[in-house]
Amino acid sequence: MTDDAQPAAADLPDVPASAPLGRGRVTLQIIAQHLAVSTATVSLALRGSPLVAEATRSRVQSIARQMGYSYNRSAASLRTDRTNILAVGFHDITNPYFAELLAAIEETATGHGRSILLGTYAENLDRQDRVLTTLKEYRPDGMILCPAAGSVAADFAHLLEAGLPIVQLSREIPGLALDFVGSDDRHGAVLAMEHLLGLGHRRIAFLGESQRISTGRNRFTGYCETLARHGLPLDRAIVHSAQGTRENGLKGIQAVLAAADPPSAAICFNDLTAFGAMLGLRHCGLEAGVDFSLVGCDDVQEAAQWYPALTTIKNFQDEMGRKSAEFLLERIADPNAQPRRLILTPELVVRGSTAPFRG
Amino acid sequence: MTDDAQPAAADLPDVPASAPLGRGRVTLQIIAQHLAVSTATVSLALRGSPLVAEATRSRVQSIARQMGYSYNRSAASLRTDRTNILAVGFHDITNPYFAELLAAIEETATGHGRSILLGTYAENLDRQDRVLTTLKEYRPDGMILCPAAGSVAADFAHLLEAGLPIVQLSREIPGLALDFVGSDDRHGAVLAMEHLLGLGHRRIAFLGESQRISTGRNRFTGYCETLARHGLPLDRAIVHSAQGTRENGLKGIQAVLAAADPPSAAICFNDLTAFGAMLGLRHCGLEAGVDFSLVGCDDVQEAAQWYPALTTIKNFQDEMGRKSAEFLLERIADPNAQPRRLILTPELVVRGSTAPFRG
DNA sequence: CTGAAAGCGCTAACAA
DNA sequence: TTGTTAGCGCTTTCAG
Repeated sequence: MTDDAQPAAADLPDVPASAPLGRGRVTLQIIAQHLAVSTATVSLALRGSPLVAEATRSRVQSIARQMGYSYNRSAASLRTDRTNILAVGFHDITNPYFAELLAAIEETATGHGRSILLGTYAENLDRQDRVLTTLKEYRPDGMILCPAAGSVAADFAHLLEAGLPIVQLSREIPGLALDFVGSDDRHGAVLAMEHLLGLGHRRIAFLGESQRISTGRNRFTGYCETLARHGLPLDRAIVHSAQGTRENGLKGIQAVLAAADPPSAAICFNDLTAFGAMLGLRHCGLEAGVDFSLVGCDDVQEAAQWYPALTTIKNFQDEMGRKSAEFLLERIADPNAQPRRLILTPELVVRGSTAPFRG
Repeated sequence: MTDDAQPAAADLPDVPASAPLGRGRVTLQIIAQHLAVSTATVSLALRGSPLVAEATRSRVQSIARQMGYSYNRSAASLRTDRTNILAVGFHDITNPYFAELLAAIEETATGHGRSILLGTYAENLDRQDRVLTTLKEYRPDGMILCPAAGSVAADFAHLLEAGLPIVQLSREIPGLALDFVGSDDRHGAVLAMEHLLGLGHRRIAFLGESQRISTGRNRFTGYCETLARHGLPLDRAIVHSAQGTRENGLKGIQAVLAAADPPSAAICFNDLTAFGAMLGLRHCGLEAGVDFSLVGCDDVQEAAQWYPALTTIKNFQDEMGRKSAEFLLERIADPNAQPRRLILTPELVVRGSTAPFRG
């Protein structure tokens, strides 16, 4: 709503006739001039400081609105050394597990006046390095990280040295004294195994094994321990090593089914792997929950809707995401506090994809 | 690697004895002093400008690395008025359709040296307004937007007035002369309908109808037009109006099945709705692809893996996401170019959830 | 090829 | 209660 119409700039170039200064946007400076007060007053007024008189505050605020003022966070950040940005580094947001975590983080961040700067790196270490370096250059107040497979502590040294508050989410790098929010993955695998053993299964495959991420190591450990406790052998022929994707679930089940002594059940690294495995079973003329038992891990939204619905280990992505953001906010507030670890206890959700063993 | 050890600050407060200036981070200034050159030279050198001698360039770069220098993008942005940030506003990234779009955008952005600032608003107009205002304050170079249901052109006026380059993705607000990347949704619905009609179905429901988003209007139009072209009546009793979620698919199918003259098939606003509907069918003792035919829309990753696999309309999220980012980059490069529209042609993917009508 | 100097828009002392 | 001033870290003329 500018009162004066824009005069057609005749023959002049697009530099305004009046003052060639500035970028044409309305700044604190402009508002201050307009009101014949100082920029300091405008700054304080806009932020609702009690230091300025109520009258000036409302006068400033209404003028600012009229003039279409927009706060410049780059400028403020330069001055205050805070950006209100939370950086998030994930490997793949197409994976519903990470999408659910991200949604919870975003929700929590927004609720606390923070915004999310996102970077992904597809389990690629070089790319992770580039992405994290770039994210850091935006000077986020903190960072939530789910490290790519094979990461080592040294990969994050430059972030720590810069004093950037970081919380690790879901996956953990050994030897990094950082806040961590995750699940008791070993326990989750034990729950899955005990469920299958209780149903009478003795040949149980593991699909999506990987030693390059903590969740992989812990889940596999739970698997091995439970086998041992029940006096069952660990048979590498029915362990399929791969990243936890839909495609690998399909390949994995076919691989273990081809073993000399095939399994009657499988636990999967995650739900995606289990979904792929279900498909693979059908290719082999088998049906989960009838001829074969399948347990997933995470309980992503679609797990409950599959047919058969997937028996899985619930990992509370919503709470994990929320908590990781809260941890980060607290870490930012108190950089010197002791690092904290929150390990949520997973729960078994029994649905249709598992059934009693039948010779 | 600082040579001099930090002397214990005896009785002094935590202000360093030497110089109370700066924030302790290494800046261009610091590097310049260290090398006895000007900050201008350092700046140029770090960016590999041909203006500086090869020798100084490498000297500066290696020192910068040694000192652990990190480029401060807030500072650069303030100066250059560019952030290399692309803002993305979506309503829900837990929906795989949007997650897939976002992944493609992020990939493209990163490939062009840009980062993604993410905001979500859950189809909530107030929240959309707050989120977009905040995103704008970070001065992104541009914005990719999928407007919340019920948005009107006025909601985005402040962004346009600020001259912020915007491309609309997937959904479109009438009366906004902005770049747009989307699908020919009307045509998609026609494909779905012709498929079902070709299978002999005559009573075909529509699940997830909504007039508050362009995709909803267009898909429903395709549905209505095809009915009309075949001389079939539009029966509101088998049209279920709701947002396209898993839950609403379940409710929707139950609602239309309860009609006096129930349908033998349904087309769904999106795949999520179809997934819910499949579940709902089972609750009613029906099976998609046998007793009932179901067509989804989008072809998200899980669609191919469901049982039965979902017949759906492929919408090429990957290309849409990529193209929207490319459009934005080009729009940023040339703000005055004519707005462009890219409407991808969807394709029918026939899978197991549809079957010939049987009285 | 390099340096000096100004300034982007904001906030935080400190004075008045 | 408000104004003055300096400066965050960078880039960009303009001189040399």
